[in-house]
Order: sequence, then C-alpha cells, then structure tokens
Amino acid sequence: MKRTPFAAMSCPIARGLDRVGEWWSILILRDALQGLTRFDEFERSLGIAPNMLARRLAGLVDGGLVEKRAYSERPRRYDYVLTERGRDFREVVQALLAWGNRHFAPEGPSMLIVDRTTGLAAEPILVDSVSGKSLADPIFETRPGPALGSRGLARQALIAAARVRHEAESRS
Amino acid sequence: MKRTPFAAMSCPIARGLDRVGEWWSILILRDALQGLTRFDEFERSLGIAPNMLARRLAGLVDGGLVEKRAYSERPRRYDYVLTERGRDFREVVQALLAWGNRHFAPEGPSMLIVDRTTGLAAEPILVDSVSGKSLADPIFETRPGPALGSRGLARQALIAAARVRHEAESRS
DNA sequence: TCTGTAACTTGCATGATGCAAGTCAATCGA
DNA sequence: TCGATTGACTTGCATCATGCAAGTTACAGA
Repeated sequence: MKRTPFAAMSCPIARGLDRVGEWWSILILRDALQGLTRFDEFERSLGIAPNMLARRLAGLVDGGLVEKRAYSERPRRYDYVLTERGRDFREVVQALLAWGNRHFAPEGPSMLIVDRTTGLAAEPILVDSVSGKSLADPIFETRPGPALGSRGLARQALIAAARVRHEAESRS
Repeated sequence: MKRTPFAAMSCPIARGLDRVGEWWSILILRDALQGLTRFDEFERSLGIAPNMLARRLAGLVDGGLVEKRAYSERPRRYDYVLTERGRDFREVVQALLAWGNRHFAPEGPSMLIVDRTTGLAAEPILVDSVSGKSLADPIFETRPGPALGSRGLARQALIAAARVRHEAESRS
C-alpha cells in the first residue's frame, strides 16, 4: 500500500515525476527558480508546515535537484540551492505557468514571464530546436526509443491498437 | 489535515497543479495524449489499481481536462477523451519528457518525440513566440501580473529581499 | 448456461500529509 | 545579564490519500 514508485518505469516522464511529483515539490522548485534559498523563505512564501517543507527539501536534495549548502557555521545554517538538474527544470515550470494562465486565470494573469529588454509579456511555446517547428504540429509523434523495456513495448502495443480503433471509427 | 488545496492561490502554476498534481494524473494524461481512451487501456498501460484509476479519471473530468463520453448504450460503456484544456497540456508533458530524457535516462532514451517527415528526434526547447528567443535566456523574468492578490504581493516582497541578499553576497 | 469483457465498487491496511507545539543554538537589545 | 528573537528544524499525533484484493453489474457469444 506504499505509493507506487514511478522510478522503475522505463519512461522519462514517469522517472521525472518520481522526483517532483509529490504535493509541494514543484511549488518549492518554482520558488527556488525565483531565487529563494532559505528554509524560512520557502515556509513563508508557501504557507507550508515546517515538517512538510523539511521532508520535501530532503526529497529534492535526494533527487539531485537541490543542494544543501551551509552559509554559516556557528550557528549552523543552510541555503538550499538549485543544482544544474534543478535549474534545467525551469522550462517545465514555465510551460506549466503558461498553461495555467491560459486556463485558470479568469481574472487575468497573476504571474507573467516578461522580456525585460522590451517589457513585453512572453508567450511560451515549445519548439523543436532541430527543425524550428512548433511541437504542437501534428507531424511530431511520441515514439519508443532504443532503451525501451519489454513493459514499455507492451504499452506501445496498446497504443497502436487504440490508434487502429480510432481510425476504424473515423472511417465509419 | 486535508491536503492543502492549491486552487485558492493566485498563481497559475499552483492552480494548474491543483488539477494535475496528484499521483498518477500526469501519467494518465500522457497516455490520453498518446491516444488511449478506455478504462481498461489505462489500467493495463499503467498497472494502476481500478479504484485509483476511477478516482483520478473523475478528478480529471472534474478539472475539465477529460470528458466522459458514452460509446455504447446497452451495455453502458465510456470513452475518456481529452478536452481542449487537456490537449493543451501536451506541451507540459513534452517538456517533462525532454527533461526526463536529459537527466534520468542513463541507458539512453526509452521515449522520443520524432518529426515523422524527417524521422529525426526532436529537441524540445521553450521559446517566446513574441520575440522568438529561448526562454532559457536570462533576459526573461517572472513577474507579478495585474491580477496578483495581496498574498502574492507579499511573496514578491520575499523574492525581492532574497534577490537583494544574493546581490550583496556576490559583491563581497 | 457458462465464460468472457468492460467498467467499475467495496472493504480494509498502511503510508503521506498536516497542524500544533517543542527544540536548540546563537545573536540582539535593554 | 537576561528575556526576546531568528533560523532551522523535530516530535506527536489525527486524518486523508493511496493501494491491494475481491466483488459487482450488465451484456455478448458459444
């Protein structure tokens, strides 16, 4: 009855979620990406209970997204700083922000990503840096990669079957 | 002792997470985005217990990401189809996939996004469609929007203070 | 009638989340 | 010098979420 761990799945999305998929984790990363580093800063910014915050920070340190760094001996005090892996999570948070603004901000946006050279609000879209095309384009397709395990191949078979079914439906 | 709801926060990321932040939700969306629509397809693809799946699907329907559609009366059977809001979540999942591949795929990628006109693997990056620049560029900054509440403004003050501290540290 | 399929419920265990309160070491202000 | 404050946590529970196993309903086909 333990929460089933996604880390064992051979899917990059599942593996990623295993590190950041718990309640609070992504909001903590949001704050860290905006420059917060201290325990009590997170605590006040989020309104999270200190025991939860301690657990989540330990989890993020554990997952290699955040580093605990002493900024003072005597008394011992710590900064929580993003690692390269944590900083690289930025695009996911930005994509989430854009999606949230599009769908859950009826009174207008309460957060924006701004180009400070122009002062204009950004409109984030995912693009393939190889071809330059938007990833919303239907020419893009998610496919099994070389390292896919047998469990994942079974999943692909399910997906293929569903696709066949959809085609049959649209023909009728 | 209820899990604190993020929906009340005036932050698009928090509001979004309130809909998709639970265990399994994003993986269900991943599958739906790949074309799965049936209860037992999700069940088999994910290896999730049916009660959990039922709860998560109900939550997603509730959040407006998925629609329940009867594909057969007598016997009553349902398809779970993505709404516009759910389909729009695609970029978040793709960003997560890219991040996962970069950091949690030591044996190589087990999933890829492929341009089927060229057969080449895509390298997704977030771009501002207004200026065309990569959102990883430090000229972009997250800022309070017009609809930010007083709670959010307090958060901004915390962030500003942290920023001042970081600057003081880097000067020394 | 018996088996199978699709889409679920129900009944518990156990783990995760959360509030309140306490701890500990050091520094500050009077 | 002594109480107040700061920063970073821990401890003790209560309750909610998650998960496994098993049962249910409604029909179709053999």
